[in-house]
Amino acid sequence: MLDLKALEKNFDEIAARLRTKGVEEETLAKLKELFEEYKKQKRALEELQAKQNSLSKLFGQYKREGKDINELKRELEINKTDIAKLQEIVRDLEAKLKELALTIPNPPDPDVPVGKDESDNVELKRVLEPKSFDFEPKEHWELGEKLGWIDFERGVKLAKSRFSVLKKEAARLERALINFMLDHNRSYGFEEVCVPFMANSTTLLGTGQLPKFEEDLFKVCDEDLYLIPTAEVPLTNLYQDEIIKDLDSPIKLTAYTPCFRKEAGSGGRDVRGMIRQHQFDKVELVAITRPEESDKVFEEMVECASSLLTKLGLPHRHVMLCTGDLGFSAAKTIDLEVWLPGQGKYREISSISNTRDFQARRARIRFKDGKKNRLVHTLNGSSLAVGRTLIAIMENYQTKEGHIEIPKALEPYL
RNA sequence: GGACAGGUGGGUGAGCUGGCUGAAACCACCUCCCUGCUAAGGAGGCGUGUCCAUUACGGGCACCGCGGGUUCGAAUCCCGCCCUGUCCGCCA
Repeated sequence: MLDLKALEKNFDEIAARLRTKGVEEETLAKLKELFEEYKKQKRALEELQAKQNSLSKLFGQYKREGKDINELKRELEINKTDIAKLQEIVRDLEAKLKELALTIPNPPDPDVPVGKDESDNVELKRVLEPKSFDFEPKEHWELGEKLGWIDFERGVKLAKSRFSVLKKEAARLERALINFMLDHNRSYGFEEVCVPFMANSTTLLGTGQLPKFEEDLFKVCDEDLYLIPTAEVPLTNLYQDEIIKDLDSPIKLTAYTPCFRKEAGSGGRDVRGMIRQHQFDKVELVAITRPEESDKVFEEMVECASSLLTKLGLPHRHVMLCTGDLGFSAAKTIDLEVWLPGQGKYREISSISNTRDFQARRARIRFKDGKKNRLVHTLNGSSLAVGRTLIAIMENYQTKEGHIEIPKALEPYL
């Protein structure tokens, strides 16, 4: 959630930054007004409550002393109804305030390039040259079906479209990649954890998937539970509602989980193949840091994910997302895009974001800084979407005969 | 899923015949004193959020699993939900 006090103080500046993310200034003005009205009414309410408390104390005292309490009682009763009325107003204002505030995205960092959509993203650098093929490289679905590695039909039969089944070497490769990534991340100081694949609504609210993006989530019926769309959700919320005592060095976590997404808004994009599935495996990185350290850790995370691709010999590029393409919770994001020779395109395979204190405020994650409690910064990044990595290996390591070579780095894992 | 017990501050744990309890005590932790040494003793501090004040001291409100209710007043009484423990059932 954005900092309402900051909005009150630096309205113009924050409004300007949020405008680049598509938020109308009117909305923010409304929010600010609501906040001020809420504070005003809340203060009035607290005054009445203070009165009630002190008179109630008197009431007890009078009774003990055997004094007449009728008049006092009448006054208390009147005050009580006043409190109830005001309470109703304050409760209503608070609900409206929350409802609105929780749907406002995180303002972009000032150094994020301003832009409308992905066409305005800025390429930062390329790593590894795409190799040239002396034949027409195929797309992964063609390879996958020919080799019997990917069974799209039966995935659909078992569940629905956008589900698939991995077979043969692909099934083993998927598992090998997960282990390879987790080991790699551990060498970067990320502690491996194993988390639930479902989360409740409070948890989803903490990282920003709720309340605005419920239509992207699979909900468990009759339960306050959702399938996680990313391990960022459980990992970041591990510290929900906590005050971390000793945050001298950042908390760095990594986990493998499947991810579940409805892909509600994706229309007919990437219907073919395994790029966009309702369920996919991902190894995730999450860091919880002091605010001063988040920029440094952000760079580390980008480096950690990028070097994974390099180890696998996969050509890729770093792309800084522009303001318009930034996710809801992110203040800054670098995407890693891997080269897919079959498609002849770079495609997103990792996304590393600094959310600053946006999620920390929602999830109430603080740390002790001397005597004070301050909000942490939270960061998350895919240390590669596993399915897309598999695709990238298939397309980049295919031979003329239609075989797939295995990257050297993976050999110990197979 | 059924039965019973219980959910209090970092921990253990009082309070639960309603007001003097935002909460005893102990432990942990922090500061200081003493101490020539990683001990013992002594003094004090030590929940969260928010608002007001701000030169400083400070003060108000809310929070004793969550949400309602009764009452002038609730950690304390009532209702619902969630969670934990134990026993039973079921099961990887």
